[in-house]
Amino acid sequence: MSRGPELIITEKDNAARRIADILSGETAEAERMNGVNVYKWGGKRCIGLSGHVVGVDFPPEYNDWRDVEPVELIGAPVEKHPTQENIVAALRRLARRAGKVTIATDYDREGELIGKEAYELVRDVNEDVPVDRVRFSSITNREVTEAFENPDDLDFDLAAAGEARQIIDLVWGAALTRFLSLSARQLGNDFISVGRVQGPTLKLIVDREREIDAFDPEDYWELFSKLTKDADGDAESFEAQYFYLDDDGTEAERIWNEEDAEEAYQTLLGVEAAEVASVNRRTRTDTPPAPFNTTQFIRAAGSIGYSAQRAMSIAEDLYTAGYITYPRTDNTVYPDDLDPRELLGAFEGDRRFKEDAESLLEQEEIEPTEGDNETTDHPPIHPTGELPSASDLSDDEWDVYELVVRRFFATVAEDAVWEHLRVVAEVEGLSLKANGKRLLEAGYHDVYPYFNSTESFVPDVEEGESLVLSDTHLDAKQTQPPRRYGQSRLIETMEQMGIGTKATRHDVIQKLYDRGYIESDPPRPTRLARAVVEASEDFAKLIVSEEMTSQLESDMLAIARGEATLEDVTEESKEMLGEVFEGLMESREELGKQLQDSLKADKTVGTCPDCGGDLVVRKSRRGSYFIGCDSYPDCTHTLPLPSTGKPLIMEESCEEHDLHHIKMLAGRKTFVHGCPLCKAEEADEEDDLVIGTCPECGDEEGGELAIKRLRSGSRLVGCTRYPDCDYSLPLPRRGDIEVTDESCEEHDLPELRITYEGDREPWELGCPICNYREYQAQQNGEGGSELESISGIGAKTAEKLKDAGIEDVKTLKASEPDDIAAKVDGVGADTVRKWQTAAD
DNA sequence: GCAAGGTC
Repeated sequence: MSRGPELIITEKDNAARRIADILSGETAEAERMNGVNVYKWGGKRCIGLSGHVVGVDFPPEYNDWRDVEPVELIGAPVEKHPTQENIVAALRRLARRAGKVTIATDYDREGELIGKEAYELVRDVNEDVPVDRVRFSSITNREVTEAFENPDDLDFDLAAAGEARQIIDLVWGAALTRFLSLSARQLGNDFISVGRVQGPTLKLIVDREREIDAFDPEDYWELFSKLTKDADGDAESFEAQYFYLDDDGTEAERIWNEEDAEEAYQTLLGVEAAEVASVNRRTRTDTPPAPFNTTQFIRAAGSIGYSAQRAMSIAEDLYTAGYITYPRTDNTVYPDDLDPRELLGAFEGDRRFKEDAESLLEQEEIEPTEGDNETTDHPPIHPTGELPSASDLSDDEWDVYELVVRRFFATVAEDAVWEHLRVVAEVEGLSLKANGKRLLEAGYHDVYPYFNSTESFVPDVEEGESLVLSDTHLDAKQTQPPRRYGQSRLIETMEQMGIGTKATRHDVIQKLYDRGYIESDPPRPTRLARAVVEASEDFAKLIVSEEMTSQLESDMLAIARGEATLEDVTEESKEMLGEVFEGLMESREELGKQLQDSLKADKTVGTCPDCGGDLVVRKSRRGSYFIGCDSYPDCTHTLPLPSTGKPLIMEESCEEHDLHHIKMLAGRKTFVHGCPLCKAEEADEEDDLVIGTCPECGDEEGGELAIKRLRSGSRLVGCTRYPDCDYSLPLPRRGDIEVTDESCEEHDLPELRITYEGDREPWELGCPICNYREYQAQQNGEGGSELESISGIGAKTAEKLKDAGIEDVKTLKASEPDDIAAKVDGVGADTVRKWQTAAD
């Protein structure tokens, strides 16, 4: 049998291209197969997958949520099927004629599994081809060349460990998700999900909210004075704070008793000087931060205003463009072959970084910092040394790119040195202290301005020196509840707990938003989230516990070591899930009701003033939100909501109407709408100017057409019975609307005029219905008559003019207005004059 | 339509 070409399989296209370049000495050429890049040189082919190209799922007969009892999923078979058809097809084609296959997926557990998936696809079409596995921790000439010189075998045990995780996650996640959704009758888009990672993450947020709810603030006082050193006429002042030693002998600033606070305050008010009792000076070195892994990168990007999602998405783009290394990594130790001097050199040629790069290169020795985590998958995130030109990046991309560059700079920069100066002064047995901070050596802060390096001033004083005491003030304060987790804190905590991965943690948080479990930023849990966590705590504790992951990790380790099998581990896990279901099924009804009640509470704005029912946020058929009574159709009370954004019910409520305030979430355009009833009343008073009868429901329901201003600022002519009737006509965004005395005889509506500030001529918009028809005709390209281009002439009027022998604008302008008025029904001479001016 | 994990 003749040996076919060697096939190399990587985890992603990017890696395929770089490996092909290295192995071929940059001679590899890319060709497309099924829309997938294949790199080709000599007798070799290299193809990149897209992570997992096959996925696990239940057979199709288990697809219907209502037909299959969730508990049945525990015993259901789990199948693998291709999820990336085109890649799988290309891989099969290449594998069929390959003489040798080398798996070069990422060097981690999931990479081993992805490698095994590729192996199985290869085996399906080619039973005998030898398959090797190569491992390297960064795609550099040396590592890749060495790896290909010393190929190894696939580690099937390690891959099986990954498969066990897939199966356990699917079975627990799907069975419990379906159970909760069915018991609360939440099918379709609004299903209720739980899983091994989202569960504990959600519990983290809910637990913090419970602490906040249970928090009982305590009063305390803090006491401050100004101390002034009179240095030869140059007065130097600083603020000092009163402190005392508590029962344990530790220093305390907070005074918990009002009388004590008042007494100390009065004492200080009565004195004019204090004596310096001690001066302590020490220097502290402030070492530069470690290289970026994903979590620390997200945290730093968060501090300059980027959400976790956004930061990762920008990093992904910068990586694809070749400016930074792979953004999904746990590693905080640069690989040996990263030469900091060489990389710094790349920035010497760039105006924006030149100065900093040069100053760093002047150091005699460059020793990059290291973090605690050293892994084999990818290097820490750092710039590649390929520089974008100014126009290549958007502002946001530049911000993030600069952050990555400067973080690299910081990791090869020198320590900073601070001088701390602590002064204690005493008067009448009371102690005051002040802490000064001065940056002696800026070190890495010079190249990495993202950390706070603010100094606080305390002058040089000596023991025994007398200082002027003034401006004493006593501040009454309260202890604060614990703070909610921000997105980056959440991701850091998940990392510490060992749940999720560098590539998924930010997605998990996004998922919690999408599922209606959390709202706002920092995230706040909904009632539904509390109910789901409570239900899980009662019946399926494991799914909201981080122990499920640590247990799984140790099971996976056992499989990888060959001490346990995939079957052992998955069977045991399924047994546990079976026990969980016994408790769940007993309490199905009760549990479903609790979930439903919370869902309702999440939507409830307050009590209906008409019938005492609940006012809830609803979605109209057109997809817009409004507030309606829960006892509809018996009660039809409604309140409008702005058309932009998704409504969020705030904690705060309106004193007058006792309705919760509403915030409209719309990214950067998010705004607080306030009390929906107050808003509706304001809108009724100020803006709704009735101009006629609604053509859609006026006869039957008495709806009227009014000029309305929406909270978004746009205006329209709409029915007063909205949202029961949603007849509406658009109005221009700019200009003031004026209602003229003229009216359209066809539609019995006043003609409108739009006036503008400054010199701009007003626009005679005419009857809003005619105007809209005209606009639609233009949009549909129906053209109609040329006359319809004149505002105020709709299709019908144009038709009538045509009948009277006026077919175009020219004839209209040449005709006598009175003549036309006489010939055309329902058209006055004044109207014709207006058309004539409009035609100019 | 479920999970979590890759990648885009």
